[in-house]
Amino acid sequence: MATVSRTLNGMEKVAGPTRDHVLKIASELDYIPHSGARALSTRRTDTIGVLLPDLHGEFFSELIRGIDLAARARGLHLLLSSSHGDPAEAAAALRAMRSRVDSIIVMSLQPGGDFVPASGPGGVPLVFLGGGAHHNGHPSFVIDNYAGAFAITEHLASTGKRCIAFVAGPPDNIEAKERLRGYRAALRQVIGNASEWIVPGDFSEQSGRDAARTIAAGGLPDAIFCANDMMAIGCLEGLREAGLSVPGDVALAGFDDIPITRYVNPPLTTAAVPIAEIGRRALECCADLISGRKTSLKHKFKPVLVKRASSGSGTPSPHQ
Amino acid sequence: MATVSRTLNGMEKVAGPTRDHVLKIASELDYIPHSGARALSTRRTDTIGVLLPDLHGEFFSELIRGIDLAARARGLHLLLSSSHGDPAEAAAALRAMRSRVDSIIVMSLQPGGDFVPASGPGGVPLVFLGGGAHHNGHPSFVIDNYAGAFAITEHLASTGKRCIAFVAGPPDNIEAKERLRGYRAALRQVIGNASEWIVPGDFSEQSGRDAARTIAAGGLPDAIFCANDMMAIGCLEGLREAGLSVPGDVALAGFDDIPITRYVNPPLTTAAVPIAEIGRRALECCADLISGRKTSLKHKFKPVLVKRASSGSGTPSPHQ
DNA sequence: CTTGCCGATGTAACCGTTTACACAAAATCC
DNA sequence: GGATTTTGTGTAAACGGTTACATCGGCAAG
Repeated sequence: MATVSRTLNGMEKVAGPTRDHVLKIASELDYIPHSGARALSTRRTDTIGVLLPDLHGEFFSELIRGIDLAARARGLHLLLSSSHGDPAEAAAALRAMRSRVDSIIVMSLQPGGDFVPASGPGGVPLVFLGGGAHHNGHPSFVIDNYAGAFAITEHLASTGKRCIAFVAGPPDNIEAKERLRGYRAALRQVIGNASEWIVPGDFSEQSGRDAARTIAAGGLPDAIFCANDMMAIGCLEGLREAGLSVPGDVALAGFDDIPITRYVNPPLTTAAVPIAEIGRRALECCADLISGRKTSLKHKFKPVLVKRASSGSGTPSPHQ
Repeated sequence: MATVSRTLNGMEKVAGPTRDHVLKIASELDYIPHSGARALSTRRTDTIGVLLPDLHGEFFSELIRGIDLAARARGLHLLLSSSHGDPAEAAAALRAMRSRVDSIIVMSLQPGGDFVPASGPGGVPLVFLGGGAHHNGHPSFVIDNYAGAFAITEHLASTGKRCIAFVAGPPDNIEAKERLRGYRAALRQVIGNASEWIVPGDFSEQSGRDAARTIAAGGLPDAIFCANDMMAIGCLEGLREAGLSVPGDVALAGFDDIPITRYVNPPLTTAAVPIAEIGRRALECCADLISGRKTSLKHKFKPVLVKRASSGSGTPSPHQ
């Protein structure tokens, strides 16, 4: 019994013929160790939990793809759970998950401090995605929204736009707030005396369309910068309905670089976030934590400016 | 010990005060049962495995969303694994998963007969998604590709198009073959003497673009039907590059109704597949199998024709 | 021919639950 | 009021692995 276990695992101290014999029988029986029993005795599950606020859209499928890639490379399994809008529900999901995994990747919309114990529940290490703030000492992976928004605004200004409107995201969303901050800072530093023009939005396509209407009614700016791509797409439609051309009458830019941006007409200038890469790195961070390695607490990813036709730059062809 | 177990589970035969006391202590200790130990003794994991060929694109994120929705409604966890291109790798993943789950949803590109044991490995029930064929007695969920393709072709014919070209999918892909069959049948039955015009493709955007070039060079048909949406989008670009307008010079239709189709210009006529719904139903099928209920073996979903501007019908506005 | 050592294998305790069964106390019956 | 049922709680044996430790040959050294 012990010899079988040793053969199938560590391979330490098992004589050649015995080893072969065990392996032969095991394969004849199509034997597979019971993971629960193994977890019971080793206190490891070889599974990473993934907790997401939602699953809609391309952002999450990219994220999961990155995580999955890294997980399979390390022989780890993935336990997925989503739709955790409010902190209470997320906390419940965290509890339900904790005895089944060795570590958890948590993506939260709000800063996690509120529902997150300083040390993960039941001791499993936690890794945070987004949400900006510090998470009680857990490592976190965040996008440099400020820098991305700054770069977009700067780019628009560099092509001669002086009056740039900003369609904001949800007021309580940290990512949205940072993007607004980047827009403001760029206006001040690059254009100097430019005045802000901020239109409310909520990251949804519809709110982008509404914003376009509001903006068109108020006298056109030189450019519109939407805090995410979905709003930019809605805005594009709204402008078209108002009979305005992009980038002819007004330039347009978004944020995220979701795949759709390449297919709309004109293709959207945006700030590209390496979503899958972040997922991969987050999982590797989990693996490090499990094996007791130290990891840096804050990982910040700077978006890359992608110039496309909607801002009057880039290639006029939709695919560059 | 037994009383604690009874309190936390079945709630049978535990006196009021005892029950309260147990619950109080449990919450004070933030006690959570060890899922491995529980699985060991109950032989249930309350987890469903999900095996996918890939994670790229919106199709899979929708599918997972549907599965997750149903899983959380039933208190089940989800173990996800993807990127199983070839059968051998899928079989390995199946083995790795089987001791950790109560049932597995397998999405395969080829018919599963080859790598799938008649009864799931280790006895866990299997449910198949796509791949068309019979799967050794396991329930399967398939899209009625034939009917969908027939409906699209019929629709194009009904708006007066006589010459309809078809951009095919990979020759060995069952879904693709069925769509081709639907196209052919509709041509025969609806138009009668129409001759087929089949252009090769592989479901990729690029192959759609190439097809457009081929078609434009060969004298324009009245309409082009692409076997999936991504090719239709590529085709649209190819036609635009060739200076042709859709639907003015030629009508265009796709298949799947991925979200992007609403945002391209003109919006794409397509056959809508209820992806999330299929995921939900597949998970419910797993739950039924686990609890020993009988389920029907073949679930077929008929796509819904979505008429948009690319075929000259539908509203000219991109969002209907 | 002992003695000691070492490498390979066997033994048994433990991981944390569930659950059949034993048991005690309380409630019901004649 | 004793026999009998009911009700609630405790005991111990699984579940299927891992691993510290005991055991057992074989071989080298004395």
